[in-house]
Amino acid sequence: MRKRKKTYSCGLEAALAVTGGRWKFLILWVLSHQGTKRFGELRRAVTGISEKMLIQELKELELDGIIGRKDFKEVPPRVEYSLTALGIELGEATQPLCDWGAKNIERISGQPMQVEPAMAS
Amino acid sequence: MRKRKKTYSCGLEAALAVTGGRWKFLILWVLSHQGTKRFGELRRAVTGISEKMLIQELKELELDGIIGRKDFKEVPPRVEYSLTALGIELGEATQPLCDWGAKNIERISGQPMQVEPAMAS
DNA sequence: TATAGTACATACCTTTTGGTATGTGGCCGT
DNA sequence: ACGGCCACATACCAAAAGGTATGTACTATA
Repeated sequence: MRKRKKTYSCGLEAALAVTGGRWKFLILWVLSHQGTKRFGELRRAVTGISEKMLIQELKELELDGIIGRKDFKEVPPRVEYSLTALGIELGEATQPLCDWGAKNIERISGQPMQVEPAMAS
Repeated sequence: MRKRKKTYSCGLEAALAVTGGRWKFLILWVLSHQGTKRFGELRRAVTGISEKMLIQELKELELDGIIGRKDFKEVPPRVEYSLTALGIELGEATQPLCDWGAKNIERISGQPMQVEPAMAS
């Protein structure tokens, strides 16, 4: 079972309980901007993530009702992941943060932002 | 020295490089909603944080230009932390996420949200 | 027969994160 | 003289996060 705090000091803390970790925001970003994806597609889209992490994060996001999982019961396996209504809202709430990052990253990293092929639309 | 990725796949990844970790968003939240605070006030305002973490996160946020530090050179020590212009923008960009969390947390945690005294405005 | 693709699961290990405890400097109150 | 206050610093340890390597079941392809 997952252990989760029972009370939160503010909405932000609650949101972070769902989106915490290094990868969840990025998975969300891909599903939000590129729509439904298969497991293998996600692995290629989220640059640098390992299979173990992807499995784990997808499972947690599903438990939290952020994404939906559709298993086609085919061989070879075919599974599709997409955002739920709740996930779509979360993606939208994340957009300003994304914009802030895009605007200010040069100032922060001292490096111009570069879009890697895998993540480019 | 801090090690930081040189390139980011999207603005979100860049923003997370600055706001990552368990506490930075919460420190930001306090400074954004409650204004300038001294070290000790912050420690009491951010429920559960240890001194070590607070020192560390404040230092990183300062290096990233999110917060400003004013040392009054008094004895006993008196230091004030506040958001820079960049930090204020970041706080605003975070607001939708905060709102999303406040709206949906019951659905997610199965528990009604509770505002603890220390964090209540 | 052998290999590759698909969506996982799992054991094992390293790295990162975070907490506790303790120390420091200098002034102030007792 | 002694402890307390304040804003740190730092050593040490525990826990969590995350990576690598390997295995599984089944089919299709060479």
